[in-house]
Amino acid sequence: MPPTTAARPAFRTFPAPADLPEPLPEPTRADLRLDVVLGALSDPLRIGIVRALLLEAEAFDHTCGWFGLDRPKSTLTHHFRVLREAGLLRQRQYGLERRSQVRVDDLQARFPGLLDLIAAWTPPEAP
Amino acid sequence: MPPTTAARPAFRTFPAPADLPEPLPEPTRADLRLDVVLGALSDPLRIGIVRALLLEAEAFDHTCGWFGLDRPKSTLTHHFRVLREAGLLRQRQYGLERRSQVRVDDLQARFPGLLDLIAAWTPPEAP
DNA sequence: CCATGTGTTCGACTGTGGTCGTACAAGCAG
DNA sequence: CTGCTTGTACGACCACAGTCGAACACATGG
Repeated sequence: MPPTTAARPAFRTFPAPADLPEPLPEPTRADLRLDVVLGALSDPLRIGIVRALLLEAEAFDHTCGWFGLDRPKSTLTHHFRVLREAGLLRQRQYGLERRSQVRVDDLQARFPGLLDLIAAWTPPEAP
Repeated sequence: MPPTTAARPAFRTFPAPADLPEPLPEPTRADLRLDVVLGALSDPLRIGIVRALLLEAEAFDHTCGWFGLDRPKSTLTHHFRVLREAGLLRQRQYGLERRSQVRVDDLQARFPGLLDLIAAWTPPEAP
């Protein structure tokens, strides 16, 4: 298939290790709604999480503790669930820990350019 | 200045009639914050307003009543103010009526691709 | 002057979202 | 089993957003 936008810096998608646990419940690609996605991204902490996953991810996916967020665990659970239910993140349970990754393919297909906007975001109050 | 993205379907920007009233207070282009903009677009009614202005605008700008929104006037005032304070709309007072337009240039410069996403949005529950 | 049309401001109600503490569940190490 | 770690679940609190009615401000047309 011909690349529609050839020179774009595609975000890395890592192949699945083939013995993955099932993802937690999430909306289908066809069920993604732009208003819901944008609402999930309207919180600086949440858009920061997605941006960090897009830019600094070196492995397949990451646990909640991988981000340097000094918030109580229940708060993080809340924000990660909002991101997953909006369709931005896919989460899998690896024994003890729950790992998250950005649904790059689905988001590029439904909302082309959105991930580039997220990657270009900068946190407020950062002089 | 060379156009950075040449082949994009640019949204129409209408030249100012030169005797325009001053715009209502709005954030500077440099003060636009992506999280705030996305938060303003997270409401279906509001993203619908911006989309309608992008797609169906045939004149320079439009009054609140131009949209077929059957909500009380105070509700519309609220939503248009949110869009203006987020930096999505520019509003001018023309005697009786207040007209709105999308800040196409500023948004394309700060968040390239965002307007295309908005234009591609479709309202929910529309079978 | 008075009526009409456009839009704001104020106050109120209601629902929801962000934040957090505490308690609890599950996997793993000793 | 006992602890340790990772994360959820539940409930509470507080602030803010969405909604609306009523009253007001303003320009225009009779």
